[in-house]
This record gives sequence, structure tokens and C-alpha cells, in this order.
Amino acid sequence: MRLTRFFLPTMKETPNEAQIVSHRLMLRAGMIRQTSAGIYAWLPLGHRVLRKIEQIVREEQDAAGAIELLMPTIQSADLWRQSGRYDDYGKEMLRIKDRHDREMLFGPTAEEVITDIFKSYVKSYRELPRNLYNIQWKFRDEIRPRFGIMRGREFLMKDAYSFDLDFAGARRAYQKMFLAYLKTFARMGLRAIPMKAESGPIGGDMSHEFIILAETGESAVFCDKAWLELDVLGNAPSYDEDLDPFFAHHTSIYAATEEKHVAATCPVPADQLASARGIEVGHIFHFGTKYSKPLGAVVTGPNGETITLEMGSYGIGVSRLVAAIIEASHDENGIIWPESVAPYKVGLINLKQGDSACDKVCEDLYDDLLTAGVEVLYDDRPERPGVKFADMDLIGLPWHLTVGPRGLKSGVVELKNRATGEKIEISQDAALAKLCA
RNA sequence: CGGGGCGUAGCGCAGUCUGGUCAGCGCGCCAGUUUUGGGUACUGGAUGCCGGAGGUUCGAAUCCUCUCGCCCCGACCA
Repeated sequence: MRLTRFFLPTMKETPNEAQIVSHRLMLRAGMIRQTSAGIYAWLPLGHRVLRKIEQIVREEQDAAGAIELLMPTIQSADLWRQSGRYDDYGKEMLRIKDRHDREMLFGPTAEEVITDIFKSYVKSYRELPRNLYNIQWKFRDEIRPRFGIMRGREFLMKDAYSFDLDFAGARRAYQKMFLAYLKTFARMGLRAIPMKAESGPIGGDMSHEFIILAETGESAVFCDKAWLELDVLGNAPSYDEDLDPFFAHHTSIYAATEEKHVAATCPVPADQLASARGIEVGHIFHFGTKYSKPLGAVVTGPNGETITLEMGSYGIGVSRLVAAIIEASHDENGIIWPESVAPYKVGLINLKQGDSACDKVCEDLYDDLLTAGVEVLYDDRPERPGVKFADMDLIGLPWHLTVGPRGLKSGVVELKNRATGEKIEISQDAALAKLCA
């Protein structure tokens, strides 16, 4: 993409409403635009990152055997009355009436819808287990939206729902998601720690929040310092194997959110306990028959008996992850994207637009990168070098390839690693080879 | 929802107490000159229903009333 044809409204100054670093940087980098409190438009740069994250989530869900579908954002109030949640949910639910005065709502989650769909078709134990997910916009009318996308009212969420015959099956489904989540976050360059969370009426050890440690995190969290060093996916089994040992090992290392942490009974000695703040990016939990029972989601078992389905649900805050990654990866100049989620891999900077040598080399590099399938953003604006460098640092592309008259005299271009700041001067071909590798 | 704050140019702000000489500044934007490896300098220019509606007054960004929006602190949440 050529910057002269792109839509990238970067800002030098920070809008006054932004308090935390990810919000400030997302606004300055032209990623999002607030349209109402807690509601944002995703501008092209932000949208690309959102899609990258979404795709990683999708691939890992698929790999874990979950099946994608897409459910509507607008739901009927009737279903929620059946589950008893229509009144329980309170003001957080955005309620809407259609032209016939029928009560509708903008879905904050989809347990009711998926359970209703599932029970309509699945009648036999032979069709279990299944795990269905979708990546869809949700709306929760937060009392007080804040921190930009991190705590917006409208947000993109991956929500998966597992259906099993019995608790043992549900446990296995849970463990698969547990592993899938560790893989998902690792691919985004994040260390997400599964922490014991409120499990509701069911109890047991099957509720975990996946937390990214960050100073700006919304909740206080506690974990064994071993987590900070742990090779999270070391010895990770395949999904076909017995997941118990892996699950047992990872849940044995202490990590708990504020709600579950009790200093007096904490098994970790004080000097080994890390106390920090965290951002919740995922939540998995088993809830048994909470929805299958009132909605009548049952199958016929091998002996002709009626079995109420065991369910669990598994959420990942896709849009929140954009902000969480920035919180975890930035410096005073801007964002530092991990390559896996970067909007473009390479930023090509032409330091002297209009100089025939610079233009030629840039055009060649641009074409070659595109041909090689490397995502590249070419800053071909007639701007001063300082402006270009500053913008490139701000939007945080992993590699900056700088072409200027000074380097070209000795036949080199400059390749900078945004994360490390390391700059090397190499030939045009060598740069290309490195970026296409 | 309680408490606090803010709405003046795209962004950041001054002006409001003490009504008139008040439509201002910096950045950005446009044109030109200049400069050319980390937000260059100079010159010229455009941009505002001073959030909205009522009122008080000869006169309102400024005072009063009512509204709408946004932000911060708390209780609530992926």
C-alpha cells in the first residue's frame, strides 16, 4: 500500500480524552475513531490488526476442533426469558423494540441462541461432542465505558460453546480450549496466564481467566513468579492426546484473580508471589446444564434415556486484544507490533521523494516485496524525513526499510528493527532477501 | 447511578469570574520560498451557528434556566 493512497490520519498530539497508553496510541496512529461513548469505528490500520488477531483466533479454534458459524447480533427477548436471564441481565443489556413493538436486544453473549440452534438439530448422543464458535460483535451497555477499545460497549468477541454428554466429556472440551488459548495468545507474542476465576454455582477448577500482565490492567492479580519464566507451551500435547497431565501441571502453578486470591491461604510464599495488575483477554468456564436445562437441550442416550447436555463457554476479547497487545508492547515513540499481528510487516520509507535514484530503488523494492507476498506500507509522501520516521515509529511496523540519497551513494539501504531499534546498512538485495525470508 | 470536570477551528488550548474594543493562540491544513537522514524556517491563506434551546440585556462565548454530549473517580464487567 502506498501511503499517498492510503487512509492513515496520524496525530502528533494526543486527544485529551485518552488516559491509557493503548488508547492514546490507537488514536494517534489513526486506528480507531470514537463515534459515541464506548463505540468506535475501526479505521483501515486498526481494522487490519483486528483482522489479523481474529484470524489467529480462528485458526487456533479450528485446530482445536471447534467449528465456526455466525450468529446474529440482534436477538429475541423470548429466548432470554426462557433461560431466565432477560430480567437478571439488567441495564447492561441493550434492549430494542422493532416496528411491531416486539422486544429485541443486541446480544451481549450467545448462550441462549446457540443452545436453541443446537437443540433443534441434535437429538442423539452419537452427534456429540461438538464445539461451535463465532466471532461476532457484542454489545454491553457498560455503566462507564473507558480506556478506549479496552472497555468499550461494543466489542468483537470470539465465543465458543461446547456440548457434551457428561462431565468427563465437558472436562475434555474445557482442556482443549485451555490449550488452544495458550497457543492463541502465544502466537500474538503475549504471555497470558490462566488464572483461577469465579466459577459460579458449578464450582470446581473449570473457570479460568486468561490475563495479560500490564500496569494499566483493570484488576489486581496474583501469581507464582514461576509463571513469568515458564515455557508455557513446552511439552504441550496434541489435541488427540490425554490433556490431563498438561492441564494438571499448568493449573498447579498458582495464579488467581483478586476475587479468588486469599492471602491467608495462598500456597505460595510471599517472596515467590508476584502481585500485579492484569488485563483479561479470555475467559473459559464450564457451566453444566445451566442453559441446556431451561431451554430443553437434550439428546437420547445409548440406552434410550434422555440426557441433558453439559455445556461450557469460551470467550476471547478480540477487539480488546488489540489494545492489550499495545499495552504490552510499546515505547515512548509508539506501538511495537509483534510480526504476527502487525498491520504491515514492512514500512518502506523514501527519504527523498522526487529524487530519481531514491524513487527508483523504492519502486523496485516495493514491487519486489509485493511480488514476494510481503505486506508493505510504502511512505511515498513528499514529507520531511523527520515526519516519516516519527509516523513509522508511531504505527509500529516491525521492519523499517529506509532509502535515502546518502545511503544510495554507497549502495546501501537501512533496515531497522522496530522492536530492538537495531539498524543495519545493507544492499538492496540483501534487505529484500532478509525481508522475504 | 452517585461524586467531580469539560464542551470555543481537524488536534491541544486561552478568553467566561469582571457582558461591548472578542473570534484568539500553538500544532495541523492550503499556496509559495527555503530546507533535505529524526516532526526545518519564513511569508501569505482558509477554516468557527463559542455543544443545543430558551431567557436577561441596547448588547451574550461570557449572566440565568433547561437540555444534549464527552471525560475522570467509585460500585459493575470479555
